[in-house]
Amino acid sequence: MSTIEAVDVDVGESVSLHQRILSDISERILSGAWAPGHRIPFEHELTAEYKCSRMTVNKALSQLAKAGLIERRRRSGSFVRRPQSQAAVLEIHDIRIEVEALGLPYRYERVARHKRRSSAEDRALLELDSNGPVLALECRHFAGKRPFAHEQRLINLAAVAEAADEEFHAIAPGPWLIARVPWSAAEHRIRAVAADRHIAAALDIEPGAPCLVVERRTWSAEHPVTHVRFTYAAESHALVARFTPSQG
Amino acid sequence: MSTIEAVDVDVGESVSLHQRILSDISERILSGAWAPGHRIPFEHELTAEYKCSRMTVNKALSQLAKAGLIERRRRSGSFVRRPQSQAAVLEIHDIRIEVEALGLPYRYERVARHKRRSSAEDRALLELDSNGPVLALECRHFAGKRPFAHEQRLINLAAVAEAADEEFHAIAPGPWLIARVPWSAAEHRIRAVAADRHIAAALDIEPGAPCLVVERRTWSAEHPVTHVRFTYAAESHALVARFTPSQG
DNA sequence: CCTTTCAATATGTATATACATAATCGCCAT
DNA sequence: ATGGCGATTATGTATATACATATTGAAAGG
Repeated sequence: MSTIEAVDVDVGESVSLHQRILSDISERILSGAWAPGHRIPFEHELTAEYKCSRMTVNKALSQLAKAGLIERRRRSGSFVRRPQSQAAVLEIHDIRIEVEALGLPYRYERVARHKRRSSAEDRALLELDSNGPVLALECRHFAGKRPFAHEQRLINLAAVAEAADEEFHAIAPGPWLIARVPWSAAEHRIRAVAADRHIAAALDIEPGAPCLVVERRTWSAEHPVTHVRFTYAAESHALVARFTPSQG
Repeated sequence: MSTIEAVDVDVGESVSLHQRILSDISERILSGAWAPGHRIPFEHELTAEYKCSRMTVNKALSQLAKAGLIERRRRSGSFVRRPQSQAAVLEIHDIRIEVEALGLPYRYERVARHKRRSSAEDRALLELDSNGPVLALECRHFAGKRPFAHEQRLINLAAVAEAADEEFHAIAPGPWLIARVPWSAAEHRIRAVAADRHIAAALDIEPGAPCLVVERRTWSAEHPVTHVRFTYAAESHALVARFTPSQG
């Protein structure tokens, strides 16, 4: 989405100087005019070029440095960085949103719900220390008549006690949690697997068919909150991630 | 990786004030102490709290706003934002790096190389307008004795003319391109597929076995540069993406 | 009572200035 | 030559200040 913004032409009076310096320089870098390793003008030179104070130039360059486009070295100057590792932003939307974006009616179904002391397996998935209580959920998400995704979820009841009183018949656990728990970190693991019998039945596909699995572990202020595994039939889903060098 | 940094304790004298304000406030937000919608103190109040100038506070708050943790409203103040959509950073490393991270010896093999006028299919993959020349490559990446990934790549020779003279016997096209072409944008598409005969043979797995496919399209200053499809056998690979609210 | 107007307020952007810090260059003595 | 040392230089961080701008709340006028 921001791919568009990145090439916005300065129609240009109302833009701040800060922004102008930023986009000027990043354009010269991204167009290749200033190749990796090239030393960009010193702050005092840019000060002259843009007729502004060093503070303004400094702010812009610091931002480019934070964005990873340039590297700054004291006494030596600022240099265009060589791209390091491809980093992309993966937006993981609520499944309802994804389904509705396809123009299909969304339906949610709770298949099972168990409250129990955490087993060794639960603790491994949640990265939990104690054997406190967890809530295990199994759900299906439909796009039109077809099952779209299968959800297996564990909720750490020590972190989210209210979940024990929720049946999750009407609302899916994802949006329920988002509305209640401020998350501070999450880890996603994405892989391909063959459908086992259980998954195949739930998604109405052949056993052994390829599936995309997205597992997410979520923490809130150092406490594990939830572990969820979404399984999508191969045809139904692709994840899209975009990289755009950040412009501030 | 930055999950760790996010909770770095201020051992604290050498940290800049700027950094201290930033981490202080984001910790209060992420711990839930300041819930979404909460109005955080005005700049002049923080100025008093941290005994520093408004500029310093302003810089920190502007950064938090850019990171999406807070929303600033003139005359009203700054407010903690409600988490919008899950966004995670997916780092896509060079395959050599990934293999070596597993402690296995890396080997690269060029299977095929064709220079041709772009076909309709090539143009669709590259999002190319003209029917200019392209270079089509097929490669294999090994981890130890086992094939780890299969690579199918198209390079737009109009954008990277020098590629026409490179055989890609010794060096893989990925690192070759990274070292030469500054990319400005990339789009990744991740899905699960069943191995066809060709892929199965290349990866030494059964036809029909699930595979993880990562496709990447890369642009440099508005020109399509390359399209690449990596196929991994299901057992060999998982992608990991991490979300950490950005701290600057 | 409703609308218009105006002043107060919080943020947005920019300046000039100051001193700290890290890295490099060149001089000097060995 | 060479090794150390101080001066120079570019960036890093912070301050005080000024004015612009958007938005709110209250006063003034119809």
